[in-house]
Amino acid sequence: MLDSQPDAAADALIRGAGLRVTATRVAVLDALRARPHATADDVFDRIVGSLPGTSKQSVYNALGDFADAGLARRIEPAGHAGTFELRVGDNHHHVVCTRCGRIDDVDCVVGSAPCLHVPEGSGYLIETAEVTFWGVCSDCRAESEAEKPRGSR
Amino acid sequence: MLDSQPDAAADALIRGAGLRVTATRVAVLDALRARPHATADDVFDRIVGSLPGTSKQSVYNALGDFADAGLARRIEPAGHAGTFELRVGDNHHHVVCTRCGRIDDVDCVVGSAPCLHVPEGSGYLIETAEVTFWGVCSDCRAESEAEKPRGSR
DNA sequence: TGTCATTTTTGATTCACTCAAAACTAGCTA
DNA sequence: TAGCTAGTTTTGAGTGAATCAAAAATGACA
Repeated sequence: MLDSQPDAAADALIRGAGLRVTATRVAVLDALRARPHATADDVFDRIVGSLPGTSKQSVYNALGDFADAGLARRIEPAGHAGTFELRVGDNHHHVVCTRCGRIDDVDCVVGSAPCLHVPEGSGYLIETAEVTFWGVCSDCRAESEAEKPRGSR
Repeated sequence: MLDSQPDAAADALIRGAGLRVTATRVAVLDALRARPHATADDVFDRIVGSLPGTSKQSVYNALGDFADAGLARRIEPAGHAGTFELRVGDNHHHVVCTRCGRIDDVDCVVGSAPCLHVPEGSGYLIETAEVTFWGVCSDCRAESEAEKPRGSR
């Protein structure tokens, strides 16, 4: 945990993406590893402690650069801030909790490309398909159970 | 087309949803019929002409009320402003043009609930599934063809 | 070690939207 | 048909998320 051990893995990842290795970027990458679905704010909050003086703008920059470089993916569930994840390159989708906003991954159920073929004649040349599930996570379910413990409904 | 003909259909729809019938709401409903995927701004722009003095806030109110009443649905493709449509109650999805932002409906391909079952053990109680396709619409394709007419690949 | 393009910082600005109080009005009731 | 009142609209301020741009700092190469 000494800062003389500069996290070779992060280093290689960033450099491999064609980006310069900077303290901000390494920290942002770490934050994304610690929290696989994080907003710019989440990342910033996690970083300021260890890297005082970092600006939110830098976090936006780093996240944007990662996304451009294909190192991270940006998703944006309706009503939520843009959220970043490091898991890229595979076809997976997301579940969003309608109560607490928590996001989790959902592996693609039906092979690599599920029922996601657009009917012919749409005129569109489809590039990607995105599936978002909305529901209530187990924590929030447990919580609402606890609130009405009467055998009610 | 006389304004003494107050659009009985819109009237009934709004009233039927338990909302008071007002000029703003009728106009907003009309705008949504004319443009099946419209943002608050789109609606406002279309309305101000015939209903000067209308505020954008009123449009937000009307659209929000429609959505709450189940008269309209709000969708929000990543990077786009909230968009409203009157087509509700059926399971359909959307294609968004990555060039011009145009949105079109996509009928649900595989019956009423496609491959949209989340793997067991996710812990989530799923309420809805949302599919968004991203691609290039025919207009934008035609346009980019026109730009590089050389048989250039 | 110096150089220079890439990054970060700082600060202003935008956009989509929400909040809240005051003014207005649809539609029920007497 | 006038009056009442809850539901709407208006006005204006305020928010969060994100972008833009210019100046200062720094990584990585020669």
